[in-house]
Parts: sequence; C-alpha cells; structure tokens
Amino acid sequence: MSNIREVARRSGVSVATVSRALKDPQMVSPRTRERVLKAVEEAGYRPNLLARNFSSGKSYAVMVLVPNIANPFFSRVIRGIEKAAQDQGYSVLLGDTKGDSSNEQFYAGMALTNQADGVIQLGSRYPFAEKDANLAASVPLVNACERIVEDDRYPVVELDNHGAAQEVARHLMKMGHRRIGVITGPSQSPIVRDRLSGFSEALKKRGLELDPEMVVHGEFTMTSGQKGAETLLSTHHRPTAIFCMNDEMAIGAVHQVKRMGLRVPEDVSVTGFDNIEFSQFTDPPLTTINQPAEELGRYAMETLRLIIDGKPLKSSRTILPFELVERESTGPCSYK
Amino acid sequence: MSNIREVARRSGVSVATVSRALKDPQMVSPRTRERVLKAVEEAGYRPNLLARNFSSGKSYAVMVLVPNIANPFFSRVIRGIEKAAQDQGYSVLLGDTKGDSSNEQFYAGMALTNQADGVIQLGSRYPFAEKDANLAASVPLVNACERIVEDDRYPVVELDNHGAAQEVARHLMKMGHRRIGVITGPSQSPIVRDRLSGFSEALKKRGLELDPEMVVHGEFTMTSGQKGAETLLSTHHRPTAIFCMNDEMAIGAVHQVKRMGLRVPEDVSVTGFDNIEFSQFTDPPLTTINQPAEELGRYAMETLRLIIDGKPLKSSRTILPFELVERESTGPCSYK
DNA sequence: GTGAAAGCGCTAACAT
DNA sequence: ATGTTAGCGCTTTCAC
Repeated sequence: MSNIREVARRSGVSVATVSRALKDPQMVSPRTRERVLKAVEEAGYRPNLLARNFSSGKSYAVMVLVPNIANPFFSRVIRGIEKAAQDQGYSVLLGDTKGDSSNEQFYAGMALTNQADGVIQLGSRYPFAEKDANLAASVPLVNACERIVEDDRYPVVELDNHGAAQEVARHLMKMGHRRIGVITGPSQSPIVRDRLSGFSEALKKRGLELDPEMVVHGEFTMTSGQKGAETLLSTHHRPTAIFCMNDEMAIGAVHQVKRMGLRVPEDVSVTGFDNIEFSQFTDPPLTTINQPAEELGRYAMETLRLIIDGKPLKSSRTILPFELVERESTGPCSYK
Repeated sequence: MSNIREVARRSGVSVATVSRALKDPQMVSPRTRERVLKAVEEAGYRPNLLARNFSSGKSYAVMVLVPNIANPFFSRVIRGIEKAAQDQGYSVLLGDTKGDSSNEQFYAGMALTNQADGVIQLGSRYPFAEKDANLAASVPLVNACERIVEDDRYPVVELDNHGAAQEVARHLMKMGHRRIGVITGPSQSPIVRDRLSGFSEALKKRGLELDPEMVVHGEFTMTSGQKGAETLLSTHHRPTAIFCMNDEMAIGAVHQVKRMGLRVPEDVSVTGFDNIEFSQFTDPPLTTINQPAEELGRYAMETLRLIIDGKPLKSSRTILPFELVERESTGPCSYK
C-alpha cells in the first residue's frame, strides 16, 4: 500500500502539496495538480482514511441503534439514514440492540472512543450507561421514530402518533364499531402512550370510553399480536375491531382471528400501523397508517449532521405526516 | 476529551505505562496499575480508538454488502454477522446496495481506503470496480448466501441450494404433482442456477421434464412473485404447484392464486424458500426451506476474520444444511 | 504556489 | 517494571 510520501516522491513535490492537490485542487497550480494525479495513478495510491480521520479528529461514521433489524419498518428507516449519510460523506455503523440496554450501551459507547461522531437512536431509551452520562453529554445524539423517555434534551424526528391513532379510531367508528380492542407495544414506550392517548381521545369525542379490558400489551411481534388477539377475542364481550400498533402484530392478529373461525373484516376488523410492504399481501390486505420511513431516517441523519457540525437546529422536534391507507381488513360493523 | 498524556501526568507515570496498564494489565506492577486506573477514572479518560486503529493500521471494521436490507432473510444473516463481529472486537459497516453495482463499488471501495479491514458480500457480484482489482486483490473478502459469479477465488458460505431444491421437488412429487411451475430469481444468480438444476434433476429422476413454459423469472420481491404466478396460471396447461425461490415471492404468489379464485393448496400448492418469520403467518402458512441465516452470517464473519489475520482456512467453501418445513401451503394434487 | 515541520493519540521497540 | 522515543499517514500552520 503506497502512501502520500510515495506520491510526493514520484511527482517531485512535497507531501503537503500532494495533500492539497487531492483535497483542495484549486490550491495548487494546474501543472502540479496534473503531475500529482499522474503519480497517484501510477502508484495506485489511495489515501488512508484512517489516518485522515485520525488527523481531523473525526471518524465520519454514525452509529445507528436499531431495536430490531428484522422489522421491515426499521429497515426502511435505515435506508433513509444510509442514503443521507452517503450524501454527506458519512458511513453507517450498525448496532442491532434487540431492545437490550446493555447492547445499547455497548454500541453507543463507541461514540465515546471516537469510533462514531454521533448516534441515532431508533429506540426509546437513553442509550448511554448512566456512569458515562458526563462524557456522553457531548456526543451528538438524535432520536428517531421513538422518543427518549423522560428526556427532551435530544432532538427527535417522529410521526404525529397521537393524530394517527385518532385517525384510526375515527375510521373504525365511522364504520360503526363501538367496541374496539387495542394491541399496544411495550407500555413504557412513548409512542405507545401517544397512540393510546390519541385513540382514546378520539373515542371520547364520540362519547365512547376505552374499556381497560380492551387494551392488551404486545411486543411489536407477530406472535404477540396473535396472543393479543386471542386474549381480546376471548373476553365475554368481544371487540368488533382491533387496532394493532404495528403491522406485524396486525398480521398475527388476523391470523388468530381466522384460527378462531371468525372472518376479517366481516366479524372483526383489524388495523395495523407502519405500512410495511407485507401489509399489502396479507389476506385481506391491511388497513394501516403509512409512515414515511425513509424520510424519518433522512431527517434524522440530517439533523445529526447539523449537531455534529455545531450548526443551529431549526427545531428540536420534527413531526412528519402520516396517512391512513384503507384496505380490506376493515369493514362495517355487523354486530347488532 | 482527555488523552493518554493527561492520564500519564495525573498518575505520575509515562504514557507507555498507561498504555500498557490498559492493554496489558499484567505487564505493570499492581501499584502502578491501580494508580493509572484511578487517574483514568478521575480524568474520565477513554482511549481514542481512532488513534489506536490508525496506529495499528487496522480499522477493526467490516463492510457488509447487502442486496436488500428490507429482506428479513438478510436481516437475520446480518444479525449473525454482527454477533460474531462483536465477539471479535469488530464493528459492522452497513452497505445496502440494492443490488446496484455502483453502490457495491462505492461501499467495497471503503476497504481500499482503510475504512474497513474486509468485506462480506451477500450478493453475487465481484464487488470492486474492475480498475481497482489490483488493489482489491489484497482485501479480505468473503461471499455468503450467494456465490460470486465465475470466481472461486473467494471463500463462500452457503446453503446446499441444489439439494434443497431437490427436496422441494421430491416433496411436491410425493404429493402427486407432475406439472410444477417455478418462480426463480434473476437468471444470472448462481443460487438460482443451483436451485433450478437441483429441481429439474429431481424431476428427471422421476421421469419428468421441466417445461420451459413453467419457469418464470422473478426478482425476489412479492410483486414479482405475484406477477410470476399470474403468468404461470394463465398458461394453457396450468401448474398444480408452484416452487418459489424465496418466501416473499411465495407470498406474492399465494396472493395471486387467491385473486384468481383458486385455493391454496387445494387447487395450487405453493412453496417458498428461506423460512422468514412471515412465512408462518400467511394464509395458509408456507411450506418452505429453512436456511440457518444467523449461522450463515456467523460463519461468514469468522471466515473473514481468519483471512484478515492471515490464518489458514480449513475450506474455502462452507455448506450449511437446510431443512424442509412442511406447512399448509402444499397438499395433494387434485388434478385428474 | 509550495515546502518544512509540528502534531493528532496511540503503540511498540529499545533502553534502562 | 518503567521511561524514552520514533513512527503510523495525514492535515495544517507558518515561512518563503
């Protein structure tokens, strides 16, 4: 592997000039530039970015903490992050945390040893170990999709979860549903709270109360959606519709509804959230909320970049718009 | 951010001793060690790994090229890679290539500038630009899941695709199917060729010929699976079973079979490949081939590590076992 | 426009 | 067991 000195030697200039010719071409004369580039070619030279980064004190990498990389919604967010990162000359380090705080601390900790210039947390936890909080205070951190619990020090890029859940409620009520079950995510998650409050608020506006028996907690997995549906449908007074807080759980719920000999949507309507691609191919296709996943990622990366560069943020909270996608998993309430 | 000199000053020893106390504790006396650790604590010191890596000439990062990060099968492979990487002190750089060769070249190129110590290619292409081939020759590269076309210079970790496709064929023939359609992936892909040859070989053994009209090419997406099924089912003599080369296409195919008023499996059996989690929740659940995805990833990372460290490989080709998972999307042939 | 040289933070060879 | 120092490859002042 040839280095900058080798190129300097070959082109008969100093290393400084080579450095300039490559990073700031108009700083050197056309003739030298040409000679340098020729030497670069001949030597098969590639700058050692490890050295460059070390020298500049930056890694030009961002650490992305993702609760579950197998969730297609997060995949799309990551796509958005990556695209934006590439545009900005940054690389993406992947940290699949499985929602585990020790994993989060491990990966986020890499920003403390200069392996990443910033962190994008897609989960809802403050990702650093408490004992590292002092050091971590200076690490650029952006929170996307979720919102870090009890902490508004960090910019967040998220959906109008409250509004989206309201929209779902309105959609179901418009179809005549009055007893609606909800399969949430983990109860401590801020988005779960937002969606739950939006949902019950919309119900209240129409004089309906959210029966606690109609709220079960899932874990954003298909299995938990299936179990949740089983619980809801085994109640004495079963719901005619189920609002699932993500598409995976909705897929599990639809599965269970059918297993219990009921039809979707004739007997039970089911809604999802996220609009992952699979939601179009279930039977029936899911009514769901579309999240602009790639944009969430892009905004998160762009925001992080501003922080890294010490530039001012227009706002510490970016809310992206949702969209209700009506498909065939919801229909008129046939009960009574 | 305090550095090693600061710690040296605080503990009254030299930087070398601090370095040793941290990297090789038993090289310094217990008393000094203690003093150093105390100083580290007080100073809130974290080693600058950018500097350490630069100094050692290694990035301790691997670049993973993935054709489509939204494909849950690849997600699981990445999980396996990441786990193994973490165990070995490596970080994972993500390169979502979308199957695009310019993306592959961009991301793989990061290994040429010392930003990654090696590359894991999950796609089937030689990832470097031809003009970089000379430089790239020294970059550790492992191919997983797919096999790099026309090039056996690189170790590969893959499934027995030929055998798995045979197994699918045998399963369908056992159920009485004699006219079977196939929805493949891109025709240049080696795994597609392997599976196709295994499939037709098994057919031949039972005196059946694979009708070219029964082979359509998909792109490993649900939409292409849907289209493929439409094509196959619109033929004059339609198949009673369809072998899809991944689960997404099978999901699309099932969707289309139903849309055409046919039943799965009563009228048409459908099989998938990969055993992604969604395959359990389709209606009906998919008969498919289980791939040990995480293990594929783990082996790939371990193999790459051996190459990086210049250690000998036991074999340049690791074949992992498959398993046929029988679910309800396949059933006895009812035709004639 | 170009060169000389310091310095980024760490490791490791060498000296003691 | 510990200190001194060169050096990793690059960027960036500071002179000229």
